[in-house]
Amino acid sequence: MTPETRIEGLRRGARMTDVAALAGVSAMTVSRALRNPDVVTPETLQRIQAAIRTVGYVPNRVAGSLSLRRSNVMGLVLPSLRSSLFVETIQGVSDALGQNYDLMIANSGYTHRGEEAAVVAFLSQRVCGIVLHNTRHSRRTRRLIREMATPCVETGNLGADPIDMVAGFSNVDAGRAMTEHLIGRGYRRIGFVSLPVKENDRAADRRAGYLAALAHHGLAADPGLILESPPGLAGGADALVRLVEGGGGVDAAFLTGDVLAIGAVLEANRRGWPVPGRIAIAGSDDNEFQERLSPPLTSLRFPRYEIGRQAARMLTERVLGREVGPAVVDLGFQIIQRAST
Amino acid sequence: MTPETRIEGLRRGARMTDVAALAGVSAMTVSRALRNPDVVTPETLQRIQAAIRTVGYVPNRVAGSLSLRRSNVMGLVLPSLRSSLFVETIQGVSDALGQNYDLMIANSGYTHRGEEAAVVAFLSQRVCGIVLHNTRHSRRTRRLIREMATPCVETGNLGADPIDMVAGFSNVDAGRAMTEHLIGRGYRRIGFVSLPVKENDRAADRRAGYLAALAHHGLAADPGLILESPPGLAGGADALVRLVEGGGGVDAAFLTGDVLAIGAVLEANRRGWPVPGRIAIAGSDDNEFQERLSPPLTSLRFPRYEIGRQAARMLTERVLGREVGPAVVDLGFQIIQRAST
DNA sequence: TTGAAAGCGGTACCAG
DNA sequence: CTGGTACCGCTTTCAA
Repeated sequence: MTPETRIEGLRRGARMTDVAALAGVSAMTVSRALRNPDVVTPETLQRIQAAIRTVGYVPNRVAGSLSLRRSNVMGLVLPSLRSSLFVETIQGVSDALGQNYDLMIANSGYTHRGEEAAVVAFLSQRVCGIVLHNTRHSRRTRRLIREMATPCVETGNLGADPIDMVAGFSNVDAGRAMTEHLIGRGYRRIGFVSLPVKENDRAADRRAGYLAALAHHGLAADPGLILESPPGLAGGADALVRLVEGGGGVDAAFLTGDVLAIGAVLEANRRGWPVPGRIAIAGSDDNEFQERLSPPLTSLRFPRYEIGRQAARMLTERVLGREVGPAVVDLGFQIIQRAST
Repeated sequence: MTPETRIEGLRRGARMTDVAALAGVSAMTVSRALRNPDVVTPETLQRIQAAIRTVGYVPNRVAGSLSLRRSNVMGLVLPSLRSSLFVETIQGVSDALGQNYDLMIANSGYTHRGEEAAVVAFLSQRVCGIVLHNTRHSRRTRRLIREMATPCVETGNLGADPIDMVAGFSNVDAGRAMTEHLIGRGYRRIGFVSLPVKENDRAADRRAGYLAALAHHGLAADPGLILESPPGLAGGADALVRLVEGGGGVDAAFLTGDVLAIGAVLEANRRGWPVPGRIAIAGSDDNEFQERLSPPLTSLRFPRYEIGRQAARMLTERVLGREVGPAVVDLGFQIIQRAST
């Protein structure tokens, strides 16, 4: 590193008054020129713009936000940033926010404590809106957001008693729909594998939907066919083996959560079990890899990108003072039928 | 939505003076109690903490940042948030920042214009540090960051002339190392497939490394074996077919970028071409799926998580005024040898 | 159309 | 250990 490349430690950017002085006007006029150019004489506008360029002025939004008592920053809290699951949502939020808002992201580490910390941090930054993942939150989280009167959208699972607004889909419906789908294709001994349902309302809801569908068709729910699994490809592989070799006469399996279904298909391939000949396999959270598996995987597709967009849109509408339509928006889901079932 | 669930539009949180009044002290004492509790009488500390709880006080960092002339927010600019490639880096940055800093994320949409906009937004927020992806940026981006004297780490490709600091690895070395690896395993007609090298310095660097390795071993570079491909599984599939059916006598292929290599393996499977029997295949950006392919894919592993961590660490050190060691940190890469070569 | 003054909600500095 | 005062940089309000 040569000396020139080292950044001088102290000089911060120019202030609005510097620009004003150079342009021979007051700070107020510069302020107006920036946010309401029409109200300033074209000629002074020119001078101001020139001054801005020569001093390299970058507006200070911290000061602006303090003065306006509102920021242009939205906060997004996710369980983890590591999972590619949430990337779609981030992009959706980011796209819908556009150039007018900035985005802060924090991860909760899947804990209420972590979520609370993130929410407090965002509230301290006086974000103008918060997007929360899922609809289960600590009492303090809910209370804080309400007390600060910060617009909030919960995304993902549709749940009762929203803090403010919700954009997502019903996991009960999703679980039911996929099970109906399997029944409709003639399967009768259908296994259900999910992440542990304790502390996971999505998994619990999907399982509830699965059970509802079975009941609706007069099929008995066999506890031996309802499994919980740790996340990861290996978890899905293990679950598949347990189902097939468990003697329950299973003919189909719906694995939902993480990459469980992919792990199951890969394991079936490894063991030479034909899919769906030996067992049909359905998954969730459709993606390019599931589409390219052999056989391609029947899967639930959740509108994660759209959920992010919708959430951001609801927030910006609210910030602009417009009435947001219904506070709970169901974006639905799709069943993608492929060769694995 | 019942009336009670609607958030009251106006009331913002309590201010520090509210807390002070309730606790019977001055605002300054509250301020101290918050950031330097030891310097306050335990008894008054108690009263202040009680007051904070009863009024539901959440500190206003916007005001704090303005007063301190520095924020606790870091900015991260990525080409896209959609690609799971960058998730690791985000998590690394997030982990290293911990509870003491907040994180803002923006995407450039792969354009200089977009990157500039993101940088200006961050600079407006007076972030205390910026992480930029890669080492190619517009002149204005470079100038702005330097003029605002904002600490900056560029991540990914090691390049010349850093804005400030760099954390990453050498793509030239990576391209060379994988090519050497293939040569070492006895392959001689080695194809190279990447995204278009124009406007993509990583691809260009890896190709340069590939060519250097060939030259070093006295192997001729056959233009027919050097391909560019659009991103996506289909791109990799096409490239593989072009190589194998192109009559160049190819015996190995190094596909680098996006999911090119995965697409190639899946296509080879589909056509019944044994890998590495008919052609050996190597990829980059190792991940769980490459590991689980059949055959498992030999691949370059880049330390994306570590890069994020290191970048954030350099930034926080700089903010704390500590001398950061070398301004350019090479985190290297690994070659993961598997059955596909 | 432009400017002066008074905050926004904290924090540094110095006095007590 | 605690409090008063003067800002931080911008915007609102009200005059000119």
